[in-house]
Amino acid sequence: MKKPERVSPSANFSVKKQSGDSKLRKGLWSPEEDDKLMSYMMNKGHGCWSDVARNAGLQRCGKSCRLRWINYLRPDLKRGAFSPQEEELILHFHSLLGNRWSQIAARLPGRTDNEIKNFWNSTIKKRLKSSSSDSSLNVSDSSSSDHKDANTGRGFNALLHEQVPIPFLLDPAPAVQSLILDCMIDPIPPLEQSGYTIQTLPQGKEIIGEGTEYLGEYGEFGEALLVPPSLENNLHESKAYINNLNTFSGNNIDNNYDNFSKLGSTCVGIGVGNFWNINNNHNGEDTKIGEWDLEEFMRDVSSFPFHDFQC
DNA sequence: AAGTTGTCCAACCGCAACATT
DNA sequence: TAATGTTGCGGTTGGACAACT
Repeated sequence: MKKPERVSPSANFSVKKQSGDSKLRKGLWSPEEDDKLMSYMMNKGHGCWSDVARNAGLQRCGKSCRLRWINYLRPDLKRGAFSPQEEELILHFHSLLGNRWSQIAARLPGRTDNEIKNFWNSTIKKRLKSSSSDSSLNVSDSSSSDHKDANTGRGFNALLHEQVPIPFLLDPAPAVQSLILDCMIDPIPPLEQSGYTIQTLPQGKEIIGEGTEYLGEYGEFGEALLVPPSLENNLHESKAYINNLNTFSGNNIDNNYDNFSKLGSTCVGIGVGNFWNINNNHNGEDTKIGEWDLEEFMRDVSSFPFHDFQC
């Protein structure tokens, strides 16, 4: 190990001399700096991060302020250890997206890319390594998986269109795998061309994040749109309502979520994540997930224009 | 008890993409 | 169009602390 440069949270910050006269702090943030940044952000919000650093009276570069805010101070951050459901989601999304930590983080509300990356590098990678050494499961580490054979043939690497294993999925048919991927990878396509299926949000599922995702009691993850109470229990009307939204832009979803918050509503979920299951049913039993089963889903999506879809 | 090694995670670095001038 | 600034990302490092010898 390199000889550590002494950096304490309360004193002895290392200082970087910039091209100008200003000296910038580096290293761990002190509580005082956190307070300054937090109160500045709460009052003004961030515009240009260099201005934030300057105006908040911090001897930090904008980049450092941005990082501190995103990874630590942001009020919507979840604290504490990852739940088993979150672990499964990370595994799932990593098998789809590889080391695209920011995209994975975007699907795990309250978690940061850094947090997920650290978690992956410390915990999951190790666990997968040991599990792969004593089983035939071929785990995917995107840093190398792009070049691996797909021994199990489970799942796809969406970006390379190459099969890589997703060992914790319930083994959906190839067409369903493809559908899942098409729905998971941004950008979200328009509803009618996408293969999204609309379902009422079953009991036991809850909206998480900013109203665009939900996590079911079985760990399944999906995107949800919300419809007015008047459309409650009417899937047809709900679908029409959602189709009338011009796009799935964040604004529309957010506005929709605002309405939901005020009025209360039936939730209409897009069935992105309803087809895989952390309980990992490999026993040939029904692949029922929550209120929905695979057969029903296959009927629902049979009309979608998917390339390799076969019923 | 003291020294060494391993682990975790906050923070930094370099780069690329994008925006602005 | 080029130069410059800003933002965001993934990889890597450094330091605190725990576990081990």
